[in-house]
Amino acid sequence: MADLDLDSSFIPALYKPAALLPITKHRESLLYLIETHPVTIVVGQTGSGKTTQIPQFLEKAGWCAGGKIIAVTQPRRVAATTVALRVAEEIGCEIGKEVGYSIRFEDVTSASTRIKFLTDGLLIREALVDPLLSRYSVIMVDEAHERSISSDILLGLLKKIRKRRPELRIVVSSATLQADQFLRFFTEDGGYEGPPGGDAGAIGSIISLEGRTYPIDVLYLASPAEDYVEKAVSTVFDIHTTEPKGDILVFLTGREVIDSAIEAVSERVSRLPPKSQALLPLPLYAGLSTEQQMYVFDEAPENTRKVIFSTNISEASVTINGIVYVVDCGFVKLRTYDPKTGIETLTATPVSKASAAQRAGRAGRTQPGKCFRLYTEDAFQSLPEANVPEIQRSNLAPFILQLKALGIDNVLRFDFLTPPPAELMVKALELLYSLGALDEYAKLTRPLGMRMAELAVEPMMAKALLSAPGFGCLSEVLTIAAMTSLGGNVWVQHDGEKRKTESSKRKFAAEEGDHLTLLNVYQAFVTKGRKESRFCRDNSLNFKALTRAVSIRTQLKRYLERFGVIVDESLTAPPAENKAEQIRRCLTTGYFAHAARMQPDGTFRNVSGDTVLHAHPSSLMFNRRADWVIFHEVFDTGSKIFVRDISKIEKNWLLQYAPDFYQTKSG
DNA sequence: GAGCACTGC
Repeated sequence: MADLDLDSSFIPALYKPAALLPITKHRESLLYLIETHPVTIVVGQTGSGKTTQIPQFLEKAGWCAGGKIIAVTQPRRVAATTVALRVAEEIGCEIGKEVGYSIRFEDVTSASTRIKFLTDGLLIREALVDPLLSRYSVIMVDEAHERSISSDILLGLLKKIRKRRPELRIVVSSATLQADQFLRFFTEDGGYEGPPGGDAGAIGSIISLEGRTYPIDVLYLASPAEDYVEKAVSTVFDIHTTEPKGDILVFLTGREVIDSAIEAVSERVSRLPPKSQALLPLPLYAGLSTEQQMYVFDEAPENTRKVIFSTNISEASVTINGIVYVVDCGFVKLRTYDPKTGIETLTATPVSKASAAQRAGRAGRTQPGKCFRLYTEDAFQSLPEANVPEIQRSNLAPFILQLKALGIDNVLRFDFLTPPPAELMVKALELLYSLGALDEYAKLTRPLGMRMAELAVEPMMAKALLSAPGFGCLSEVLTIAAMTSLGGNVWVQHDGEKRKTESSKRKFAAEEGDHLTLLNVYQAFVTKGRKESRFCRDNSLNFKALTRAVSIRTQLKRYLERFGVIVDESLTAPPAENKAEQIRRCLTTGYFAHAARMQPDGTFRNVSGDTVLHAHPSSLMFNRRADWVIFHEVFDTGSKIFVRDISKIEKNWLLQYAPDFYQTKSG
């Protein structure tokens, strides 16, 4: 979602004068706790004003003396920018002066900045340059209960930094009651290093701030629903025909069920009695183009009720004004990485109690609301309190690499809030070793491993990028790295334009596969599409995503230049005859572990032959012949295992560029 | 002939 400025402008709490916020009366006790304890856990409900007020209290209390900065981290870019704008407005300063923000591609801070909002991932990156984060007197980790990998790792780093910087103040803010866990983490001794933790009460403390939301009636089903899509649709009609005005937000799991729910509503709308209030169904998921997403923010026409069928994007990332009714199907799609196969599985899983509460809360932002849970109260009681943290179900290779670059050699003993399973750690170490980022003692190699850690792309692509000068195709691989970072959002499909999308895809298609096709798309975009607004629309391309690719490419290029690598962008030099081959060879140096061979039936088999892979329908190879290929990504949707962003290679390249990897595999 | 939840550097 791009336009999260929309988000902030719709949060009514932000427009309440600060003096009226419940947090104001806790000012003195908050400042006392932070003054006297290195770690303060703030349990603040929605609307408590913690994010905007705490940094201002601290600044006024003198925590910026000596030029020190107060940092507030956010899990998302939009939150960092909108909250910074709000605080700048409250203080009455220009954004970027006393109050600023810093997110990837946008550093709106200056020498006079005293309060800085930034994403947690970016603060981790700052630690590469300044390992003790010495510019900051206070670091507030906001939304820590969401348990993103970055905020988990940041908390681990802060615990370590605290031992060297006793004057540093850490504030952890959480919307739910995981406060004890956070406090215990900071007060328990990490084990092998440093003196014992001492008196827990002296180190940390918890403070609770009441929030300000409207009451929400929660209703459950008397008996379980057989089909939650059908049940969601009938519940929407029940609300529409019996409840007072107010828009409806329905949480479903994914694009497919959302589209079918919308179809079902559209069909049934015609059966509503004439002259009754109209019902307007709208989809909301990340894969929609910006214009398609905008409709949900428009006010419904006269005498019309909006019903928005959304993925989890509405749970925390996007806020829609005017929602009075929430329908919660009780499921969410969660990604889990299997370290045995290296495959990510995306499956619908029952939500946690914390998620269910968050979803219900979407109904009470502007007036009292109702939440209809499409499951029984017993089922609710049996839900887990919170989701399994991301760090326990992800491919950890990028993060292990980052920790190594931060000088944390023994990653197995890093103080994680919740340690990831050993298999995930071992798998990440094996991959990094096979790419040459780690040596046989698991130490970061230099310069290769260090440079891979600094590049903001995943390790396989980082390896390919750093190999590219040797193949004479750095400019092209830079583009491919930027384009694959978009994660399949290059194309958009407008309603009823399936064939148009397919034909424009064919226009850019390269015989050698998806990577070269992405290169063609990018080159067409920078020559025509950036100026001509019709270009993207006419070619079913995602303007916002391609613009982002330009930024990513620029940033990656800057990193490489900092390493002393010269990027030759001269268009005058005729492309080498075998350029396409050099590019595919270069990609193989990073993606050799993602290799497969096409079978006579058109499916693929991985190298060990035990897994059947299917070309994703978005890939060129979906309906073309190939022999050996490498691919960017593999994921299991429950029905099939798909590979995406596929290019043809030669089998002997695998042995040429990854001899150790394939010798070990074959014993 | 048929389809990925959401973030982030």
